[in-house]
Amino acid sequence: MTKIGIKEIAAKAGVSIATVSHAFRNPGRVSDETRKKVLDAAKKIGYTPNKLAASLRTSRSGNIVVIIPDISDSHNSEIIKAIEKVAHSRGFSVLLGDSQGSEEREREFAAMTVSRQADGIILMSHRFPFTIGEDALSIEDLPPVVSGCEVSGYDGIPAVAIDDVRAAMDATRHLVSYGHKDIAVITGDLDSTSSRDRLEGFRGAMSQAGLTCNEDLIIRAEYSLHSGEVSAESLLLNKKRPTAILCFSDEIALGCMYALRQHGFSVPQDMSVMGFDNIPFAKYFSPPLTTVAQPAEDIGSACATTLLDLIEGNQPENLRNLLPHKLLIRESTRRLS
Amino acid sequence: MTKIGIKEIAAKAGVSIATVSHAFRNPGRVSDETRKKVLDAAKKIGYTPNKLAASLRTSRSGNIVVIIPDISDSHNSEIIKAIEKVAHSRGFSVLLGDSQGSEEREREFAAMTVSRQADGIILMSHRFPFTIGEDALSIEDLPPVVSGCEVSGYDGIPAVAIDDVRAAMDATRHLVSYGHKDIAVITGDLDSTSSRDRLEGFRGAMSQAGLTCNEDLIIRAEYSLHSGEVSAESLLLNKKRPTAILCFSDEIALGCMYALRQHGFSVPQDMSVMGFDNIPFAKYFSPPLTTVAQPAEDIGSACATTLLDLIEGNQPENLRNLLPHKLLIRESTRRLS
DNA sequence: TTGAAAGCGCTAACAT
DNA sequence: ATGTTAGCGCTTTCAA
Repeated sequence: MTKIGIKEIAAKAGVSIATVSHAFRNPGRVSDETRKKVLDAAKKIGYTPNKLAASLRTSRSGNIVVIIPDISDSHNSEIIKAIEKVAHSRGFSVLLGDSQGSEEREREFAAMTVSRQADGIILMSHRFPFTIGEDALSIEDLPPVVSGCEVSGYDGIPAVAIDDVRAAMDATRHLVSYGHKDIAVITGDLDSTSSRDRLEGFRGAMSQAGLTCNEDLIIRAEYSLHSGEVSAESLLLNKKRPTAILCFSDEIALGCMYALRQHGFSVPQDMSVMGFDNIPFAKYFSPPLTTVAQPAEDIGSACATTLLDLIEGNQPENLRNLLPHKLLIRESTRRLS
Repeated sequence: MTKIGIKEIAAKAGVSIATVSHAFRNPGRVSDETRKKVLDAAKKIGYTPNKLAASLRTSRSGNIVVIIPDISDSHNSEIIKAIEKVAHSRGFSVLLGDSQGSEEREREFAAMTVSRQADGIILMSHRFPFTIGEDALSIEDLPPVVSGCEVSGYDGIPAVAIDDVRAAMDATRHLVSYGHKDIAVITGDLDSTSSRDRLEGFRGAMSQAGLTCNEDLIIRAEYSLHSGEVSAESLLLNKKRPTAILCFSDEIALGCMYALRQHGFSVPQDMSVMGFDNIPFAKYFSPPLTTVAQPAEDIGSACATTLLDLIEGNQPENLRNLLPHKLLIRESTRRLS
C-alpha cells in the first residue's frame, strides 16, 4: 500500500495541495465543484489527514491532559467522563494523567504542554505542577490550566469547585440538628484546600452551634475505602466515642461503615455516618448514605468548557466558578432521641 | 520569549542540530563531553523537545487509545488505571476513548490511529471498530489492536480475558452446592462474547447438575447499578421466584440487592445474590458480595504490554491470553437448608 | 478561486 | 564523533 497523503489526493483530483487542504478546513474558500472533486478523490482513495502534521504546523495538538490522583475513584471517574464528553464534542481528545498521587508524575503530565502534546491542563490534584522561575516560566506563559479542585496558592488560575466551607457546614448542621454533639470527622489529605475548607466549615458550624470539637475525633485520612476502614477502627479505640462521623468522601464513609459493622456497630442505630460527593454507589448502599452531593458531571463539563475557551483564546469572565452542592439525607444518619 | 528549538540549543552549545538531537536520543553517539554541553545548554535555556515534530518525523505518536464503553464503571476504571501505569512506564501516553456505548464514537476513536494520533488501540468494547474493505483496509494493515474483552468474530487479534465459560460454571456450581435449584441470571449485553460465554457456562453447569434453567429467570440487562435494580424488580414479578440470582457484574448485583431490600427481601436470608468482577466496593457492601473475581489489574497490564510489544514490532506468541479468575465466597449467598 | 512555496521542529541517512 | 541535508505531511501567506 503506497503511502497516501494530501499530495496523492491533489494529483488524483487534479488540483494543488493547497486546494486540497482548503477543501478540508476552509470549505468556503474553494468552489463547491472543486471541493466535491477533492472529497470524492479522498474518499475513493481512503484518505484521512495526518493530524500530527497539521498539529505541528499549527502548534495545536487538539489534546488536553487531565491530571488526576486516581482515576478509579468513583467521584473522579464521573468527572473525567464529563470532561471527555465536552472535549470530544469540541474536537479535542483527552490524555489521561493518572498521577497516583505522585508529584513527579503530575509534573511529567504537565510537561506534555511544553512538549506540545497537549494544549492545556485540567488539574484535579491540589498541587501545582509548575514552579514559576524554576521551570523557566514566568507566570504569564503558563499553559492554559484550569483547576477542578482548588489549587493552593495560585490565585490566577481559573477554578471550578463547590463551596467546600459551606458544604461542610451544611453537613455538620444536619448532624447537629439530629442532636449529635460528639461528632468525629475523617478528612482527606489536608494538603488540599478542599479538605482544609471542609474542616473549617465543620469547625465553624460546630462553634456556631455552641459545640466544641474534640480534636481526638478528627482523623486525617485519604479518599479511599481502605483509609475509611482504618480510620474508623482507630476512632473506635478512642475512649470518648462519637455518635456521628462526618466523612469527607463517600468512599471513606463506605469503608467506615464496613469497619463499624465488623465491630458490631450498626449504622445508624449505634452511630450515624455521613459522606461527601454522592457517588453512584451511595444510594445503593445499605443503609443508603446520607451525603453532600457534588455535581460531578457539571464540574467536569465546566472545567472542560473553561479550559477549551482558554485554549481558544477567551478568558473566562470569573476565575472562580462555584457550583451548588446539595444535602442528601438518606438513611445512614439518625436523630438522637 | 523567543521561540526555542533544537536550533537555539545547537547555537548555544556550539554544535550542529544533529548533535543536539543525538545527545537527547542516542546518547551513545556523542562524546560525553559534548552531550553534557548540550544538556547544560538545554537546561539553562529551558528547552523541551517538541514531541509533535519528532512524532511526525518518526511516524510514532507515542500514544495509545483505549476504547471503553464507560470509564466510570468500577471494573473498567481499574483496568484503565493499570493500562495507564504500564503505558507510562514504557514512555507512552494514553488517550481516553470513552465511547458511551456508541459505535460511532468507537469508530472515531479507532480512526485516531489512521490520523496518526495514536499508534495502537486497546479495545474494551465488544464491537470491532473497523470494517475490512469498507475502511479501505485489508486485514493485514489494521493498526495494532488488542482486545481486553473478547471481540466477536475477529480471531486474528490478540485478546486478554478470563475464561468466562468456566468462571460462570464455577459461580453456578457454588450456588448449586449451596442447594439452589431455581437460579435466576441477570446478564450483560448479549452482543458481547463475554456475556454470552458466561451464559453458556451457566447453562452448562446447570445441566451438569441435572437442573433445568427456567428461561423466564434469565434477564438481559446492562452492566450498571440501575440496570441491576430494574432487572431485579422484573424478576420479583415472576410467579416462580428464584432462590438465588447470579449477576454478570458486581454493579448489577449491587443494584439488584438494593431493589430486593426495597421490596422487603433480605440477602442472603430470602435470596442469595452473586456478582462478577470483584470491584473494590464488593467487599465493603452489606452484605459483602460473593463474586467471581477478575484480575482487573493484570488484565489491564497484559493488554498494555501486548499492545506495546505489538507496536514495537513483536508479535505476541499466543493470541489468547487467559487469566485466572477466582471464586470469592462472602456473605451474599447462603446454603439452603 | 486556485497555486507556488516556505516552513513547523525534528530525525536519520550520509558525508566528513 | 560531528555536521549537512533532505524530508515527515501539512498550513498558510502571497501571488496569479
